[in-house]
Amino acid sequence: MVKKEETTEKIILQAAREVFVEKGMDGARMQEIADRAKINKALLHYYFRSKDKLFDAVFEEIFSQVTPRIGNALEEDFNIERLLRMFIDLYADMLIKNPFIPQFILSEIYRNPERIRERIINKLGIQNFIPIMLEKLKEELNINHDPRHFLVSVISLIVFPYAGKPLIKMVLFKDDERAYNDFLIERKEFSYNMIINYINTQKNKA
Amino acid sequence: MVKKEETTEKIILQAAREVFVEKGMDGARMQEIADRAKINKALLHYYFRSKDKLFDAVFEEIFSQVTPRIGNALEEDFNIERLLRMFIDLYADMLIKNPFIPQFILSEIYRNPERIRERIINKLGIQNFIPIMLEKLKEELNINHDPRHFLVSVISLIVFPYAGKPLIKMVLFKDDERAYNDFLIERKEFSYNMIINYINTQKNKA
DNA sequence: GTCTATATGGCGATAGAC
DNA sequence: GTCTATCGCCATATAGAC
Repeated sequence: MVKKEETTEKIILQAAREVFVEKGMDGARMQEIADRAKINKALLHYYFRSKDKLFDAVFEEIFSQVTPRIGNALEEDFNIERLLRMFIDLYADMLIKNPFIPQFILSEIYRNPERIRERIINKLGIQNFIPIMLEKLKEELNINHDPRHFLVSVISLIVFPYAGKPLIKMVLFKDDERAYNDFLIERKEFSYNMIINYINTQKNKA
Repeated sequence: MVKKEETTEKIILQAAREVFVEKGMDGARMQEIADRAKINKALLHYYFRSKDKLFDAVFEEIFSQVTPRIGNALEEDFNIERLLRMFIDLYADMLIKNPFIPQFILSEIYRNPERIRERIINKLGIQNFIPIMLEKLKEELNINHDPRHFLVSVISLIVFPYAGKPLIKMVLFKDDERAYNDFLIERKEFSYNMIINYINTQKNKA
């Protein structure tokens, strides 16, 4: 394991990440980022020129974490159970380590879609693999409805418990952080089973 | 149909609602609210004293829309299909009319749980009906896992497509607002079927 | 590269006339 | 109740010494 270099730039990015995640673009303060990085406010501008550009760098870094390539799996033989297993493992594990990501990304896109549109489109290289995936889903699942319903359902089941964490934790878990985290870990298998369940009943209809 | 009174207070609340929903507490500007209400900034303070209190009033109003009583249904005979139908109808219809609500509420709770905790606890009167509901769910569904997994799944399937609207619309619908709205309307039945599907397979296991 | 000091503008809030 | 004018603060950003 290589120890990361502790350059000033890295330290700033880390501090900025924490503050932006917690407060959002509008609520974050350059002073607080500087304090947390234990440097002076002016230095932030020396490295990143503006709050906007600093935020962009942070968003870029965080958004990268949600766009690993599952695209490749599509090129091999398309086995939906295997793909689903991979998909859930990949994202559930990432979310357990970074539970704040959904709310952060969804909020910031909601507040400022313009800023973010370009970099999302680029990152995802969408035009290629999504239509292929949807087509294959439709074949494999033996459904005659829009396969995006299935895809959105899978994502909902995985992601929403993180996006809605503060509210769900409050209402259903009496604000017990520990209990809710255990619940989220359990959920990995629950989601998988629920979806497999759906897939099987669809196949049996044939 | 009774025409609502157009009192100044109502006009302010409406303008504030629009701006807070669009920009969030931190991003909203009193000046913009005043402009949209076509009044002067000072008048906002005359009616609501501070931005904080104005926000609270708006949040209260919006949060009320998600807390209609389904509790009563529990007191009659507990039929899970009927209850689910009611639940989905109630919330799906409300969301089709107010698609911004999930993202607004989740963001603001995420950014400032303290402000909101009390009024949520009060509104929901949680201590009573949720444990009862969970207990009955467990019996009815013939499951041995935590029934909150089921409940969270239902909510996820209904709510996430709204919470994640800007991103999903961008990635899966090429930003076609109309197409996505149609998708959301279709989804009402899709969610219902997916859940009923799950319930039936659980019952058949018995 | 890193700091102190300061410019510049915008924001929430209030005073006070009408 | 509604307005104009203004206060006081705090945020981003820059100038310039070291």
